[in-house]
Amino acid sequence: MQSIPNRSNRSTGELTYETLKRLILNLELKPGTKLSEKEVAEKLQVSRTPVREAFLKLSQEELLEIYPQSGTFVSFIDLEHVEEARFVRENIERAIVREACKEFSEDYLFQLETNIATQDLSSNKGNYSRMYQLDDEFHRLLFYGCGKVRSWNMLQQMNSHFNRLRILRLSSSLDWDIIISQHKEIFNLIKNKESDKVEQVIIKHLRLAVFEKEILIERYPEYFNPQKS
Amino acid sequence: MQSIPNRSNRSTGELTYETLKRLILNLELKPGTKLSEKEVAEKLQVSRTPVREAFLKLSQEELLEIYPQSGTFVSFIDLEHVEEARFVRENIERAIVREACKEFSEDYLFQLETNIATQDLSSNKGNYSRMYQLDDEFHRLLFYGCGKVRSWNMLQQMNSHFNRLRILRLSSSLDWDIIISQHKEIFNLIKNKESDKVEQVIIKHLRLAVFEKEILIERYPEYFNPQKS
DNA sequence: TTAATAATACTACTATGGTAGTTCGCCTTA
DNA sequence: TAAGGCGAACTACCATAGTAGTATTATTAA
Repeated sequence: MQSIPNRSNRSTGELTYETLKRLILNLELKPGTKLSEKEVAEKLQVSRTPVREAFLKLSQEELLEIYPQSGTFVSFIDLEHVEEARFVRENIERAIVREACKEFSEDYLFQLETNIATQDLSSNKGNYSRMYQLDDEFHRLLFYGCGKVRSWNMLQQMNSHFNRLRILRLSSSLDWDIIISQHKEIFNLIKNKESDKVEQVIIKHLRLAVFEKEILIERYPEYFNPQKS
Repeated sequence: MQSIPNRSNRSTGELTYETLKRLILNLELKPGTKLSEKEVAEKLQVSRTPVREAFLKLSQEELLEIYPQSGTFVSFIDLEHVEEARFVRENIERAIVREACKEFSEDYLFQLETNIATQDLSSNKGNYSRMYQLDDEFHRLLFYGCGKVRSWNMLQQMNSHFNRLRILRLSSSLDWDIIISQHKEIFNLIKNKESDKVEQVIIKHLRLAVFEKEILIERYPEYFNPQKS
């Protein structure tokens, strides 16, 4: 963990929050790891107050579990949590793409097109980390184009466990081509305002992500919540 | 504002959060009101740290707006915010009732029935504040019965602005009978597993709430965000 | 050797002092 | 009279000391 020099306009509290969140989502801080305010504060060269703020925020997102007067731990990936997030996301995003068929500005349509083009390039280069970002970006643009900024942010909070699963998939060789072709399909259907079809495609698209779930559990059992299968 | 004696198992921070949230949602702290850590801490007889924690949490829910080094204010009711919350809620809850038609335990079905019976009683007595609670409870049971606890909690966060609108409606004389009869309809449709019908009814039900919006804006303009209509 | 108990180290939680940034009002000056 | 600059008061933000609760280890007795 590196110390974080505060040269930006952000507050120290926000910076420590972002730093920790990044470490957890990237699985650099593994599920089950014990953290303490004091220790983190020393490593990051800040006081305990902003660390505590970050801890609280992360525990609200269920990325940390705080046991008062006892300890704070990085939460395990909870598959029920993941499934519920997928459920919510599917039902919001199918409505989003329907809205997009009704009204979607030229500007955002252009941004989508640019995004897809960049995906093609990154995929060819095998830059998977970049693909991860671009995939996120694609879906974010769908929400923003419909003026649903808050909905996207809310989903991001629910998706924190799911995103750790996605990172695990990165290490496997994954067929990005299918994903990209679906993105192209979604783009074209929105452009042609075919609501019913695009709804079907987005559902298929979102369900793709949880396919390889079982493989990942077998390969990395220590990351998962030891309860049901 | 009353001081809060901490006899419960909750932490002081959580208590001040709950206290402030209640005051804001009940509109006892009116939109635009300036709050300061120091002042609130003195009134509630706690230190500034838990107050600060509460402020941060409330600002994440957009019930407070914090301007660093300047001041903290109770946010105005934002109608775009309300509309987006309704959008999300409609699309989640229609899926919830569909799930409920597939599987819903006898226990929760009984709780729903009890809830409705209590609604009848409270309505006859004209106890509107209780009706507000029972209405919330009814919908919460739908989510819990489907094992979607997190989804409900997430919606509660988004609904904070919408809930203030609902409180305003309470002061008007409102036709609870329609609401209760719809609740009964939803209950019966779930019992008989009629997915398509129940989906239609829940959508109608949720749209009811924003009907009288314009009337409320005219009557209480000082509570609303002064932008578009 | 084992079980119960006391001591100790460690934790998050709360309180409070200090700091840097913002706002607003008063005074000066044109 | 009006506008600009200075200063005091106030703010949220950060650092740190103290507190109460938990877990672990050491000690003692059976």
